[in-house]
Amino acid sequence: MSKGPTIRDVAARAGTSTAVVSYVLNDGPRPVAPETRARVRAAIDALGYRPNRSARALRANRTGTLGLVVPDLAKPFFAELTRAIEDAAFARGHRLLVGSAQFDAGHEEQQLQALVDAHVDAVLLAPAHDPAAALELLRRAELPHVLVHRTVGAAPGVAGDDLDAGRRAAAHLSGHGYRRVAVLGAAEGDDPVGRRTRGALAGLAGPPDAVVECAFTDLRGDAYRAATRLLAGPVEAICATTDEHALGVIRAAAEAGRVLGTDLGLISVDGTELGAYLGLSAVTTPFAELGVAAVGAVLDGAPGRTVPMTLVTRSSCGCVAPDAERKRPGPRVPEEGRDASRVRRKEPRSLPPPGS
Amino acid sequence: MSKGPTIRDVAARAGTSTAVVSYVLNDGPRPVAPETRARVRAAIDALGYRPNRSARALRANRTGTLGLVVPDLAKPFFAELTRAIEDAAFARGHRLLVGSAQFDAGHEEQQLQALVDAHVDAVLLAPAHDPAAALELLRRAELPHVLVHRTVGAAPGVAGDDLDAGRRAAAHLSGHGYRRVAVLGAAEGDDPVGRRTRGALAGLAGPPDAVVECAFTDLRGDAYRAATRLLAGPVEAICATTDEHALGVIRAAAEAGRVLGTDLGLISVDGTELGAYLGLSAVTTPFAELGVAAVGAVLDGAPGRTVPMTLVTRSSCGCVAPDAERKRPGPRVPEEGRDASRVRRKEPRSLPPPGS
DNA sequence: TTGAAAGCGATACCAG
DNA sequence: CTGGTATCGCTTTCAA
Repeated sequence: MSKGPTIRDVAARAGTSTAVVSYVLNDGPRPVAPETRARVRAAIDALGYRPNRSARALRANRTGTLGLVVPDLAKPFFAELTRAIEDAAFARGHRLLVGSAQFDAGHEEQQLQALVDAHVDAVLLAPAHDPAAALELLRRAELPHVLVHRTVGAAPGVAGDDLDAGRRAAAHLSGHGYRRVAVLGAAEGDDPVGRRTRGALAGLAGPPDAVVECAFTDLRGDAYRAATRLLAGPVEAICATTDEHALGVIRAAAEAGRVLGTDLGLISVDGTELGAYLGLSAVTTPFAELGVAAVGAVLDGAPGRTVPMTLVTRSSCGCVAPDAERKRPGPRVPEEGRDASRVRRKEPRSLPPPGS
Repeated sequence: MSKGPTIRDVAARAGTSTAVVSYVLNDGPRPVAPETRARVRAAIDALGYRPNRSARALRANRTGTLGLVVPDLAKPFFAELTRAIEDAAFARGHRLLVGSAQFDAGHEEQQLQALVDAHVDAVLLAPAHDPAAALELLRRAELPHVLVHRTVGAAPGVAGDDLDAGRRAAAHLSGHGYRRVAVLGAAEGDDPVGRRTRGALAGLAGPPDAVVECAFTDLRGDAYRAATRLLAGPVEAICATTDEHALGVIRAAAEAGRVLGTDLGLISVDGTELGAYLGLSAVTTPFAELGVAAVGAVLDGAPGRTVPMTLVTRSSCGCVAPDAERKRPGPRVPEEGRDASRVRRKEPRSLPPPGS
């Protein structure tokens, strides 16, 4: 019905040409006399004019839209990541097309192709698997892109410092005095879990009690089963390499009647808000910073980079009494160096004897 | 920048006109001879032609894009909802622009305006507050739209049957024999929580032990504090009106050393995958169905409707032994406790018939 | 500084 | 059935 005013209407009302209106709108490429500019501005909001993005996209070859593909939007980590990226994009005046790949390589490729077809200005990809094919697709489309949460080779990427994060998580556990520590992750693999796992192995004060491999698509379930097995043994603490793994451990511990931070030390890497809520200590992803960096990488051509992650201690590792945590939201516990001296589990509660 | 082939290139190679190519592409509006059609098809994939969506959008006034605004993308419920909607949209050949409003009315409006400007074909809105202003905005933009997860007045909406869900959740608790039951929600309010709360009050066999109001923006925290208080008293079971509330209860129960399903009955409404993993019994949202219905509502003009929710029992209400749950994913049946510690609830009765 | 006008690529009318 | 061609709204060159 009311088709909405076009740039011609604005030009007419301002007594000028569409070209000038365009110059005002885009602040270029030609200068406009202040007075003319004012008239145009007045006409614009007198008419309530909104530029037609489709027309602009066709002509200027820019859509003002970014595309993001994540392995699974419903997983807490990727949900938080997506929100951070959407926020960063919105702050830069861009919209975000989101695709969830359901951990399926074929679906991921379809989503990417859809983004290419949609003429997004750039693509952010959190790959579920080896992104080689995806990168090739993006490269052929000559689309600016950046990998998030997973980097590979020389492709631009923004991710946490996973190796360091794993190291610090494990070191923190060692700092508590836990000696029989198991690591849940994957020793191989050039992905976050692999890196964190290797970091954890390096960060432990002694040899690990066990290293358990968990597949990529059912982290929780694998971790749950692994933890259930481990809890039947002498394990004192578990270093999970993602909050998903940690969720599995939390469940297993609950079923085994072990209280986290008291009967079992647990720490992880990711730092989702959900884990936080469950009292999970974790080396935490700075989602907002990561989002800003990723958007900046594609929009400004800023180089990819690894963002530092920070240790946040809560009750699961034993740093804070489970019921005291919420009452003392004060200064966070210091870095690993001082952990052992600061909070040592009071009376290192006796762990269940093996086989009981 | 290799510009990529256009419809003219296809027409040239097929020895026909751009009009005919367009007819083939869109399967209309004019018929095309089978043989010509074949030549066009051949040219299309010989050239690897992809239609320019921006041009199509300008000309046809359709972008093939839907817009969604949710209160907070990082919350598990909305993350799952968003994934379901994205899935439904993708299956219908549409892309999805997502906006997270951060529970802020102003931000929500900005997001909606951005979607209007982006010329999305329709908007799906999960409002955080009274959507009157938002609906007015959408109406003035003459944009097809549908409310999801919250309905109001005559505006088209797709949502779960919240009143019934609350009623069934509470009735299930009563069916277990719990008599001192508290409800966490809000007795007032024309939103899911309000409806579920009123439904719960109606579904209880007797008067509630307590009804606790929880604010909309910090459900978990409010529920946690409320549950902590309640657990100091004689409460036997808690009916949470969302999984967020339930998370607060889960935490409070853990800190109080109460085992869910044994020392405290808990049920909620929402049915997120996360709650499921924590053993939370819940009247569950059929996300996929809801997504399909919502997308259908705006794309086909299908009427809004309420989708039925289904009770899924797990360990938190006492239906399944906490450690048995994972081992038998079959039909859920209440069991007699195998050890005395589970017998805190009165008379383990049978489940209410499904859908009662 | 300003403005007339040439497209961007696809759609669909109207003749043929 | 097929094919010129006007048009969608905006950007930007080129001339004034």
